[in-house]
Amino acid sequence: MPELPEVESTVRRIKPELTGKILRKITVDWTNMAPGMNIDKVSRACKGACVEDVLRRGKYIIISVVGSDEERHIILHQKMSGRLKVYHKSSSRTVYDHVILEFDDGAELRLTDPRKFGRIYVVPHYEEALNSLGPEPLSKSFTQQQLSRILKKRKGAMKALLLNQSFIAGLGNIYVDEILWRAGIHPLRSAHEVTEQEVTALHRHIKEVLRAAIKAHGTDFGDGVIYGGAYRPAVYGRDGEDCLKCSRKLLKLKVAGRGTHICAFCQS
DNA sequence: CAAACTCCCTGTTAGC
DNA sequence: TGCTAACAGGGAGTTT
Repeated sequence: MPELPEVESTVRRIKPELTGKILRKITVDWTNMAPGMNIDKVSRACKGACVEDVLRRGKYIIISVVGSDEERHIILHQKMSGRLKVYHKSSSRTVYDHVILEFDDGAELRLTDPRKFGRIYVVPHYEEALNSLGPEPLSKSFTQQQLSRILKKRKGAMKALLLNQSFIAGLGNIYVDEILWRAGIHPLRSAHEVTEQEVTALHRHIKEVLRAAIKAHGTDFGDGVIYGGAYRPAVYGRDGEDCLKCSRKLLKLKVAGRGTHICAFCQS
């Protein structure tokens, strides 16, 4: 569930809490969450390294640490059910705390994830590890011309394309539904059939929705504690309720294997 | 190459 | 009411 706005909020929250701290240990109690890694070996190699920066790329969180020998990047992904928060070691852990970064001063970054879908990678260069990601939608370089060019080359459904991280990085189910509703584009529309006028609206709403959601600290998933964001989606989770534009009933369908919320009148 | 499908997981929900 | 089965969902990997 955490998408770009939630991940951005997480990064902004934990960055000041972690910067300057000395890494002591990394533990992972479910090996699939650290694929292809010898976590004990990596933990020993990272011991004593200092957190220099915390940043976001798509839905990934990158913690850059500098040790005596080299620079490393700890990459985390929350997938659907992962929650990331800094605790003090004196607070009790839960059975869902599968990835833990311990620091010298007693602080602990815990990835709490009941479904074990979350991931941790430790790599020398994060750009290389994440090079299959598409552009950052909020960057200046993500232009309408660029968007238009890619859409023309694709015949698949708009929703599937917007969810594809190698196309644009950071969009997920909630915000894609929101963006398509605002732009008046049906999720099943073939990408290359979208008109230039619609591309203009799409480009604008991608930026507007993401900016508004970040400002609200994301969407509240009923989590309460971590994602208490105030963003209120207009279509996601509102099937059966009234469309905020035309007052007709919102529908739910399945597109690209995802629950999809639309207004059949406003989107075509 | 694009696009569709499979798998990983378990809390939640639907169905009996 | 209580149990079981189906489902959701991001993204990597695989197949068409």
